Amino acid sequence: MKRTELFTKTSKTTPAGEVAKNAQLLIRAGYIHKEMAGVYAYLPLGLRVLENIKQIVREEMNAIGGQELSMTVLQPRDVWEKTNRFDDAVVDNWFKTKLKDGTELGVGLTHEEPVVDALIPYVSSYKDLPLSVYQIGPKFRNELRAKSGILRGREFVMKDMYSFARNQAEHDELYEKTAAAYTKIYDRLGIGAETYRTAADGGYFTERFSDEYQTLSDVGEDTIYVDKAKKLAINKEIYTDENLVKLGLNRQDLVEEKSVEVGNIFPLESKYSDALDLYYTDERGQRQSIIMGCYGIGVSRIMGAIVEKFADEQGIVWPVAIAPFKICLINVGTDENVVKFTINLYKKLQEKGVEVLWDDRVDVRPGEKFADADLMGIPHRVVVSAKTLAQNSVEYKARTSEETLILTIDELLKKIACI
RNA sequence: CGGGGUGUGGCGCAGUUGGUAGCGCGCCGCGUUUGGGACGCGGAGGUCGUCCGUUCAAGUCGGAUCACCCCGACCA
Repeated sequence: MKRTELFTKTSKTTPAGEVAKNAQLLIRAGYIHKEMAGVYAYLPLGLRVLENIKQIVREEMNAIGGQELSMTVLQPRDVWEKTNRFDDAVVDNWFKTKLKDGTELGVGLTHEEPVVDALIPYVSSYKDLPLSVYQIGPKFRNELRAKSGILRGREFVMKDMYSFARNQAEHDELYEKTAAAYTKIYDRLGIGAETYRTAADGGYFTERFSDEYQTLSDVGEDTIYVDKAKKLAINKEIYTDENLVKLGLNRQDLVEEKSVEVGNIFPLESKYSDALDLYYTDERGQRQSIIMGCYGIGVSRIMGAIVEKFADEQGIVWPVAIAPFKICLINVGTDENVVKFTINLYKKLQEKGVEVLWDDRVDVRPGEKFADADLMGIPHRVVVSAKTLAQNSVEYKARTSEETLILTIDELLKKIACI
């Protein structure tokens, strides 16, 4: 894409009223637009990042047999009455609305009940199970106080998967398979090294732990105790000797860290399936309960967490896998040969399928282009100038490095091929 | 929801004892510039969050209200 075709601009000033680094940088660089407290629109650059994250999540969910669907934002009251969760006294962060005739509706904050309800026509035999369905979409939660930019919004993007198993053993298998997929996802997103599977409270209806995926960050709202060697952690909320024994963790191996919850998985047992009358008939004709699991990943929150983790004084630093563009191509000056060379390189990169942003602005000095490339966090910078042209080369610099390299086009292509 | 703070051109801000709004960035035009956010000259752009009140006169004083931010509580 050409920079002159992108309607967003960058800003030198930090927006007043945003304290969170993720929101400050994402707004300055033109990724998001604040609509109101806790509600942000995704502009072209931001949407690209969001879609890249979604795609990685989608691929890994598909790889373990998840079937993608899309549930509705508007939800009928009756399915929620079956689990007594429509009541504000039970779930206090609902957004609710009404039909013209006065019928109360919920605005989706999670989807256990509707998903179970939707499966009723299709699941009745042991032959129909096991089964996992997931969706990636908006969630609405009426938080008393929005804060931390896109880390805690009232409207946010989440992937939620629900698994349905015939018995506990089968559930456990699905659960661990999903846990393994989560590890892959965080690795691919570039935060695997500092993201820990963290034991947490399983909820009031189960004796089991749930698992949170916590990525280390100073701005995190959670405190966890990490065993780096075992790559496991325990949330402060359940940090007791009894639980440490259950988890096989030793106090002296644990380090206290602040972290952001970027996903969680937890066992639901048969709470929702039973409540909504979703059962199956086994081989012997007996009616049986279905064991469920629920698996969330905060897609938009991850975007914010990654900004928080990797940003430096110059701006955002995206991991290559989710960057809106892999390369920022900059021509220095408007010398005819430089421009011609740049256009050819731009076309060649596009032909190779490389997502490239060419800063083709003619009235902007190089320093500003460099500063913008840094602020936007594009992982690779390629500069064409009279100087590089004299060597029939380009200058390459990684966002995370101070070192610049002079490369021929072939060398550049080789370098980005392994990106 | 409790406590604290802030609302003034697109963005960031200043505005004295009340006297009818200014700066920087950005934007438009012309010219000089072109390897780390250039410079000169000339422009455009604001019913000062909203409403009510006090006053000859309100960005400025009083009240209400809305919004935003911070701390706390809350966060399937």
